[in-house]
Amino acid sequence: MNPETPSSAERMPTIRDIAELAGVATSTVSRALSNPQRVNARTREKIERIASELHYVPSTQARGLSSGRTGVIAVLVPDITNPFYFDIIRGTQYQLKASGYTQLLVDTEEATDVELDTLRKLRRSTDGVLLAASRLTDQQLSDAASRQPLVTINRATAEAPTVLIDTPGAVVQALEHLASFGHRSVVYAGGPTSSWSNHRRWKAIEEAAAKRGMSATRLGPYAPTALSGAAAADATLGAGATAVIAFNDLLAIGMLGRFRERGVRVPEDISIVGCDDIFGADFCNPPLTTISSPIEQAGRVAVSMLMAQLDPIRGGTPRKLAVMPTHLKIRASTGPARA
Amino acid sequence: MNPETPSSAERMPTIRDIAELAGVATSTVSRALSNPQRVNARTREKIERIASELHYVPSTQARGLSSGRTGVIAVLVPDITNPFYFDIIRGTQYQLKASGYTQLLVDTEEATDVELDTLRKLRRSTDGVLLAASRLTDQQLSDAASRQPLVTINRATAEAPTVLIDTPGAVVQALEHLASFGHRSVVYAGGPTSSWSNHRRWKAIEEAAAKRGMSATRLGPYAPTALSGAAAADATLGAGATAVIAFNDLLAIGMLGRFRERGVRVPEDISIVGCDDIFGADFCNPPLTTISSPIEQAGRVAVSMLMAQLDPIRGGTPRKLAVMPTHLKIRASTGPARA
DNA sequence: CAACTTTTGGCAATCGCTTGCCGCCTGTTG
DNA sequence: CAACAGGCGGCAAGCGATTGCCAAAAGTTG
Repeated sequence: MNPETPSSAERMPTIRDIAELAGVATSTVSRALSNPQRVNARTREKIERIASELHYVPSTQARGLSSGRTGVIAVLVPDITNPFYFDIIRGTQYQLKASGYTQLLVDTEEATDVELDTLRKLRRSTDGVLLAASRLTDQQLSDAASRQPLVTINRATAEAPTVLIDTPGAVVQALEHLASFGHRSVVYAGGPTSSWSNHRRWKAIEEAAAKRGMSATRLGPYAPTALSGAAAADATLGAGATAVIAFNDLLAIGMLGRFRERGVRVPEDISIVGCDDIFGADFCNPPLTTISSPIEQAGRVAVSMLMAQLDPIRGGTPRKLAVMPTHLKIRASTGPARA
Repeated sequence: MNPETPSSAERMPTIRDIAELAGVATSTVSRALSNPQRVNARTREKIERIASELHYVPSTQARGLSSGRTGVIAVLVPDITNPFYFDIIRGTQYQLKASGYTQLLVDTEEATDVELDTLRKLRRSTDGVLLAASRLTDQQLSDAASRQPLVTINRATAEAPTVLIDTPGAVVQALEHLASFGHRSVVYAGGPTSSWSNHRRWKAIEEAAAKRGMSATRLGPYAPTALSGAAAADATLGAGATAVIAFNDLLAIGMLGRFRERGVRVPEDISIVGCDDIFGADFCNPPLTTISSPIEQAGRVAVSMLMAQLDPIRGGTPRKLAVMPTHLKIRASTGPARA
């Protein structure tokens, strides 16, 4: 069966090799290695010694096959190249490693069907899934959650534990900030229609604006990339706005570039507020006023919620919802409204 | 054995279920699904129909165990949060998916021992490894290459196929560019000592500078992060340089910030050239003149070289070395030397 | 139509590890 | 000293696929 491994390499040691050398049964080796307190200390030490001498590495395949656990957690993000997810990925990577899991990163390409398909395939080969900014419908999401342990990030569901970033909270701050600069109306450069947080942000803006007598206009949808920034910038200019809040920093940075191209000064002619405080928001020109949140921590929290779900005993009370705090980071892209 | 899966979920279908429904043996199902031309068309269609009705998903675990192939390729990068690797990751992700492989992303934390340890563990559970900017010694690297299919990126080895980015080539361009602006000496803000490309870049600079009668000074080592930029900037100022080439853009961007803090104007007081042309290099302030290369493509090429290694028959001539072209992207961070 | 080659599908042995169940050997207890 | 409880280790049955080997069926050929 096992064909000669491409890269030569002598056969890797198995628990059987260890068992033979130690003069015990394979079951004892297995237990010594993955259930230490189940075997006598002397036996265990001997087995451990032999195992390390042989450079033994357990086969995750075999282990998974017989135990039903894979030790793998998948992290699904809509777009690997979006720096926002970098921070999430970093957080999950870190925390998963600490919990002894391996991270499987998948880019779902902002596509619902890729996401759905991936989820289905992963059901077999992972112990759980972290779903960042899912593009699924509520129905699809709850189906998925019923089939496999799941935690969502930036997407609320009743069925699965969720980590939310309290952007709406900070939106209020952003509006106050803008109002204090004399802005009376604000434009929202919207993100993808299928994005749940896009709706959420717009709702928050609309509501907060109404509450303080400002007017709010929604533009878009725009793809959440720097490239789409040009279109968003032009539309914003067309709307005659003095202040704009962008769906995310990527879009905002793109808009910044377009404004510069067109000779529109920021913040003198127009103020712009981003969202996420990604890598780059602090050194673009001008540095972006944005809604900042502990994204990396969100990733870590999501992992711990998933761990709790996987092991309800040790995991303690499985929290169903975590909301990460946000705050407005004021930099140089916002200023007084022009008269 | 198989304990009740945490998230309820009825047992997943296996080839056995399909075999029963189709009235054939499991071996036939297996063949129909993974070796289609081996079974009669009618039988195959029937099996495929049943499989899809059952929402059958093969167990990668079981498949891997018996076939010896896992369908997983690991990608090791020193630091997930470095945008340079984003592009590589994106390239590998894309190409691996196209080749039917799953990408396992691992952050080795710029640490040799983590890298070594990961490599060892991965030997069992992956079909091959893509090693970006390895921190291993030549010896360790050749050991690793002899044990598992491997392709290195940005690190030359005799033992494994390699994808190199021709930074030295562009360094010459950078020096010419600087010389044309009247710069007579240049400082190199160096990267990590264990980085092979760091040595390579310095050598190229030293040599190219000598050839055109410029003087070159090396500073550092600095961690390849924006944070270390401050120290690098101060040292550069201390060295009285008029032009500096940074190990990478991250460092360069950090230096930009520090220069601004200290009231040093770029490029009037000092010119700075980065390396990699990462996300952000085009919109920082001022936009960074940098050495640009098709990083994402490097990732794709690396994957195809690995594929060729895994399947020498279909793979064609296994190229041992690919060099990605580079060019100097001139933006606003370089200008005439101050008199 | 016999002899022979292909196709096609089944049998059963793995792959490496986990785990339920059982029995032996101690040490403890009444 | 008999009875019993635990600790410790072994047996063997899987987990879900793949695949070498073989035989039956179907197709070819002279």
